[in-house]
Amino acid sequence: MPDQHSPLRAQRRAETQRTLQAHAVRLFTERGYDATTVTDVAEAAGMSPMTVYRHFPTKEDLVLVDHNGRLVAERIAASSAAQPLVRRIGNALIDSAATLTGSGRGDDGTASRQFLLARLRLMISTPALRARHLDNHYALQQAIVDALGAGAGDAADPETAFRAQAAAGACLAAMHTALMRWAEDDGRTELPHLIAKALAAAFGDDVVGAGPDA
Amino acid sequence: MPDQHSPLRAQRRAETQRTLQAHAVRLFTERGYDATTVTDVAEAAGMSPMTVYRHFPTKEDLVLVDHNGRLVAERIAASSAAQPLVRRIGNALIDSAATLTGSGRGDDGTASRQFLLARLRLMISTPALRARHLDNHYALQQAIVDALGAGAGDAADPETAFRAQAAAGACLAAMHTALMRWAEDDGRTELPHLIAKALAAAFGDDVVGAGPDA
DNA sequence: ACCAATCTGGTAGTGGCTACCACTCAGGTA
DNA sequence: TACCTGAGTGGTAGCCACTACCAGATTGGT
Repeated sequence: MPDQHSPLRAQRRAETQRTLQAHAVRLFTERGYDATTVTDVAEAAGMSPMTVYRHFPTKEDLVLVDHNGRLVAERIAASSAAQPLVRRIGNALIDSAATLTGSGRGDDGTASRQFLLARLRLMISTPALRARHLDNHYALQQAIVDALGAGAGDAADPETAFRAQAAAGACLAAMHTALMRWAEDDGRTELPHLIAKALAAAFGDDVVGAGPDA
Repeated sequence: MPDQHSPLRAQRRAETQRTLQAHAVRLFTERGYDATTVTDVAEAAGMSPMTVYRHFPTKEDLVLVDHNGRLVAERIAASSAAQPLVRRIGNALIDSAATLTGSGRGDDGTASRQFLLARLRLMISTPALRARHLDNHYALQQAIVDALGAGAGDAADPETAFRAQAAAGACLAAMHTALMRWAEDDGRTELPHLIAKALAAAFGDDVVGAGPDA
C-alpha cells in the first residue's frame, strides 16, 4: 500500500491499473475468463506478469475491483435513524446505484456503464468470479452494519447487530437480483428502479420509497 | 456420475467420501485450510491424491458438499401458494433446518451437529470457502424459484420470476446470518429459532410464523 | 472362468500465485 | 552535479491445485 506519499505516483499507479483492468475485461470477454491467462493480460498491456500481480493480488481482482462500498456506507450513516432498517439500507443502495450509473457530469457515462456491464456479465457467467463477487457483498454487509452504528459502537448489543446483519444481507440479496436483471437487459432499464422493484418484491411495497429521505 | 447401477458400489463410494471428508475437515481445522494440501488429506485417508480428485472435483468441495437443497425445494413445492412468498420460503427454510439439526431419530445427532459446525466454521474463516458457500446459496436460490413454480413453468413470466428471485435471495441471506450466529454460539441456540428471528428482523415480525403451514 | 465396468494409481504438464533478488528511474538533498 | 532513497518493474525458481492420458487392480454379473 505505498501510495499517498506522492500524488503523482498515485495517479500513475491508478492509470496503469485502469489500463490493466480494461485489457483484462476485454480479453476475458473475448476469449473467456479461464481460457485467458494472466500472462496474456500482461502482454496485451505491455508489461510483465509480475507487474500485474503487483497491482492486483489475484486474477479475479482484475474484474472485481470496486470502491463504492464507502459510498453506500456514507449514505447510510447520513440517513435518519428513525426509519426502519430496510428503508435506510434500501434507499442508500438505490441512491448509490443512481450515482454510479447516472451520467457522471456532462458526459453521459455510456462508456463507463458499458464497462460496468461487461464486468457484471463476467461475474455472472464465471463461477469463480460470481463466488468472489458474493463474498464482496458479505464485506459490504459488514460495512453497512457498522455504518448503521450497530456493529461495534459503544454498546455492542449482539441482538441489534444480529438484526442489522439480517436486514443488510437481505437488502443486498435483493440488490443482487436487480443487478442480474440489469445485466440481462444490457442496462436498458434504469438500475435504481430495478433495485426499488426488487426491494418491494422482498419486503413489500410499503417499506421502500416512502418516508423522508436523508 | 457412475453410481446407481449397483447399490453396493454406491455404498462403498459414499463411505470413502465420508472418510475423506472427515479427514479433510479435521486437518483443515487443525492446521488451517491453506496450509493443508490435498496430498496431506489423501495421505491421512490412506489413498493417493488422484483418488481424492475422483470423489471431490475441487479441494473446496471437501468441505462444502451439501445435499439439503432438494429438501428445501420439496417443502416449498408442498406449501400453499396462497401465502406470501417470504412466508413460504421462510417456513421451508426453518423446517429444513429443524430436520437437519434436530436429533435424527433416537440418537441425538451430536456428532453430526459437531461436524456441521466444524464445516461452518471453516466456511466462515476461509475466504475461498466462504465465497463458494455463498455461490451455493445462489444455486439454491434458483432451485427455490423453480420450486415456487415461477422459474420455467408453462408461462415464464419474467416479472414473477424476478419477484421470486428477490424474495428467495433475501430469505437466504437472512438464513445465512442465522447460520453465522449459530456457529458463533457453537450450536447452543436452536438453529430454526435463529432463522425465524433473522427472518423477522428483515421482513417484520408479522410475516413469518403465522398463517397455516403446509 | 470370463467380461465389462468401475476404482485406483502414476506421470507429466498447465496455470495461478509467491517467495527472493536485481535493475531502473523519479525526487530531494548537499 | 553527485548521491541516496524508495517506488516500480522484471526475472527465476518453486509450490500447489487441477487436468489430461494411460495402465493395473478389483468387483459383479453371466
